[in-house]
Amino acid sequence: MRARQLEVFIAVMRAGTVTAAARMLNISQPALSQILLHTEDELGFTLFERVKGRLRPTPEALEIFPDAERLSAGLDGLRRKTTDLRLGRAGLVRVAASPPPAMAILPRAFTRFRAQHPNILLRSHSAPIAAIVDMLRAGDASLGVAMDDRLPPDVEAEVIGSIGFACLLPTGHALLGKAELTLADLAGEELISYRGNTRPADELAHAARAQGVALSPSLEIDASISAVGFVQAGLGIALVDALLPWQQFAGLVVRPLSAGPEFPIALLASRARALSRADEMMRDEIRAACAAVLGQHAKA
Amino acid sequence: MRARQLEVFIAVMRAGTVTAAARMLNISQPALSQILLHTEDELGFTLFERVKGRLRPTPEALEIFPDAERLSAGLDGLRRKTTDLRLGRAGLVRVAASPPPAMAILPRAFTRFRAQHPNILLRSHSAPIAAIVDMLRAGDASLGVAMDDRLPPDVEAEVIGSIGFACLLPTGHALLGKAELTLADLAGEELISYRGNTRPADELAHAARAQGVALSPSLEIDASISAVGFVQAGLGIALVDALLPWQQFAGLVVRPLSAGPEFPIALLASRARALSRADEMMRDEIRAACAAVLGQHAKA
DNA sequence: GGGAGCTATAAGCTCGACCTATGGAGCGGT
DNA sequence: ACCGCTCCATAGGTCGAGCTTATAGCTCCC
Repeated sequence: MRARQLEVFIAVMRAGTVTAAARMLNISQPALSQILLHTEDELGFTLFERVKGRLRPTPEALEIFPDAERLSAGLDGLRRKTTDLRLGRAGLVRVAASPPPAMAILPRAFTRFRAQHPNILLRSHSAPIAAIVDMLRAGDASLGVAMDDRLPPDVEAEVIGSIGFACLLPTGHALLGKAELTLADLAGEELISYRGNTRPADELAHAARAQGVALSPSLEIDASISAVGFVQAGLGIALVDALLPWQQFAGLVVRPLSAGPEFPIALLASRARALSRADEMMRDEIRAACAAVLGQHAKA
Repeated sequence: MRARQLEVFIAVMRAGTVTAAARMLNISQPALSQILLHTEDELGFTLFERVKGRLRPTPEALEIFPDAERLSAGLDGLRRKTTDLRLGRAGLVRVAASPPPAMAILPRAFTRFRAQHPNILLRSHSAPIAAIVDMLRAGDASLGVAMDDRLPPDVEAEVIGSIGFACLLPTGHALLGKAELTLADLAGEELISYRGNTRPADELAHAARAQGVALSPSLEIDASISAVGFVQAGLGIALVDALLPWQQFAGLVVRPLSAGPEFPIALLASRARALSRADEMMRDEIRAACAAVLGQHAKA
């Protein structure tokens, strides 16, 4: 039984006559009549009794009608789903990102994406870089955003921008008078920064050495956002990425670090998996959102 | 999306390559390749990424695969149903049941049904519970009878009675003197019963523990009816459901087990499928037959 | 470099699905 | 009885889906 035969059978059952069923399906009456007769021939039993030029469903027709209706509805549903997929109106986009881009870039990207594709489910995972790579490999996320571009060969990394460092000062700190800080300003201060053997820690150390300054954090953190509480408690000055919207935290003041190293901002995807159309549209939005956020930073 | 395209898509997803899928469907590789390409053209998005001469499903393909499988299985079920209908003039009622109800309940239900509806074909399938569930899902049976009421959510289970355990003794056994046995009587005997990690085995073990008796079958069986041969051979005492008409087997004697657990007797149907009128009439007959059989047990 | 294994393309066939035009049966009104 | 209306079936022809065999191109492995 072909899908078309199913539709014709259902239309005749619902409409009661061949002519009305043909109108329902927007085809000619003889065409529908042919399909119906041919279907009965293939099935080996009649679906309708012809009595005085009219049709009456046989018990066999009544028997298979519920199944036919259910299947036909399922096929219609699948057709709708595929057209939604073609237009990028259905699906699920999962993005894994480290906390800074997750808080600074994804909200803007998701807002614009949602405005254009309200029926696509969005999911954001905030995770450290190693977890992001694992999720991309496992297919638990199709896109990633991280502040590192040195990644395993099976992960494709596209650098979409870069951002410098910021200094987070407790309120009332002596250095607040300066609008911009340098590494030299920080010599001798209690420092909160990334733990050793990570990329930002190495770059900071390298830059400090180049400028003849000795820096050694007295409090090491893993994710920049965890610095907030320590700075608020007056434990020192945090030297972290400038991407996170630090201004929104009370009890600390932000000052950019001049002449410091830069973080790359990378858009990640697994080379082993293809992106869906929805993923690709989200990727475009993330690129645009990143550019917009960096533009705001440059202006400020 | 035509039915054939659905089949081709599923075959390629399952087989992994076009060539293997073509073998599965018994058509040539170019034919299947054409259908697949044409399907992608019609859908407007690609289902498989061609990389190094191999296929890899896109996220869209993964998204629609479950629906496609469900629909295709439904179509297959309908095709089977129509061929069944061709052979049976006025309808067909198919009941899948585990062996005990199939032998104890269905004969009576079928007898009364046949008397009232002589033109409806009847078919009984004796099968283990997992196969019954599969048949209900696929539409290969519309009703099921099993001795378990813990079933998947897409299967409707109506408990229509319950039955205890019976002990099957070899002729000449010492315990024959008792008209009724308890779990304590069986301690130390060679036992034949359900294998571990099945529901009846667990319930027996639980009841034995509650009564302070240690029971451990030395011969494990899957379906109770297979105990007959072992008891006849003198391998021990079987502890099985009391529903099967054990009396009709020569070479063994039945004694009820008192204070033991009970099996539920459940009438099953797929929630996803409507019952035909004939199915509903058969369901009524099965309920009545079950009540009658259980009534005989109570009297005896 | 050559063979094995895979996918895609080409040319040609059959048949299902559609069209328009027409035949023929039942039914009610005059 | 005849006419007109409504309904289903048949005839003849077009188009495309689905299939075949033959063949070409790509990748991997020995």
